[in-house]
Amino acid sequence: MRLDARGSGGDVNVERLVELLRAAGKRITPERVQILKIISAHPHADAQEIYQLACKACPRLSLSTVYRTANLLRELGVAEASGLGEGHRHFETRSASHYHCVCTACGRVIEMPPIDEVRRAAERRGFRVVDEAVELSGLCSSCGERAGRRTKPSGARGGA
Amino acid sequence: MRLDARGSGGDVNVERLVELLRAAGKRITPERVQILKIISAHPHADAQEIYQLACKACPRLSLSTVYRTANLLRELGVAEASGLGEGHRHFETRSASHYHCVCTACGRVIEMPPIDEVRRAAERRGFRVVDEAVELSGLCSSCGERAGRRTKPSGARGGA
DNA sequence: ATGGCTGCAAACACTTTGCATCGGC
DNA sequence: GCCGATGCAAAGTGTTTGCAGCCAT
Repeated sequence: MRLDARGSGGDVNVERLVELLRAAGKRITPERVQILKIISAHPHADAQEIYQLACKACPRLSLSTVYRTANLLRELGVAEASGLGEGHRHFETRSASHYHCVCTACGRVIEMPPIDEVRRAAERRGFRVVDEAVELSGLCSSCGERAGRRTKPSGARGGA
Repeated sequence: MRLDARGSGGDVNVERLVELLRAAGKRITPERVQILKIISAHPHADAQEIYQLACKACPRLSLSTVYRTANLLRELGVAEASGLGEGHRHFETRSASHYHCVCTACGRVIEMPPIDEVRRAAERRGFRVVDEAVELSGLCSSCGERAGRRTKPSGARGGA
């Protein structure tokens, strides 16, 4: 799993989110800042992942706070939940593209650029689009090659 | 919520599913047939809905059977689960388009035709597409008009 | 100092599973 | 008749909530 822009301390995106919290009259706590950092760096994390990562910097953090913060962000419209086909929800920041391919073998998420035609097809039906999510499942290029003509990878659980 | 093609008794689609079960060496029980009917007529139902509807014809039916059958269909590749943004999963038959708009006000699901460009964008990135799901959230035409210039509907819970 | 935020644990909702019985093949 | 399928209830997950204390404002 690719990790990047983590622990830099000066994330522009995090600043933006903090500002949003402040504007909404919410308090800026270390727990929240930490969770915002994680969510910024991992646009497709689930509650457990956020919790585990945030714990490293905030040992007293509790799972409830992760859920509460995630829901708060959802209320503020900066993140949203989506079941990526598994039994639990993943959170993603609204700034990130919602067009992605999820590899059923390694769990990797590949982002795609938005495709106007999708939105237009909806609007043509009188639908007022607020948010769009496109999710293709299949094999990423690595897993696709690996499975080229051999055993079909069936385990989709990405380990810790 | 629109209901159609329900209780006709001679669904072609149901026949097809039954045949699939038989081909897989599974037994054709009244419970399964009933659940298949429901799923055929309601491509976006969740476990509870399937259960309640199926109960009318199969009073002894249990929720476990609904889940077991749904998972069986998933294994056979004819249906799949997807969290439509709520706290639980919805099942949808694979024959149905996976391109839809979900109204956040009334819960209605509007189907759209597949858009080739989406699949191509993924394949251009070396992704081997197995399944595609497009989900736009927003307001359907009715709710959009109703909310035209008034109170923004926020309750997304669709009643029974 | 105040009231929102947190951690903890219990409560909840949804899904899965063990076991005895039933019924499709 | 055999073995898979079912119903029931209990166990498992993932998520939410009540409460007392803490800390950002």
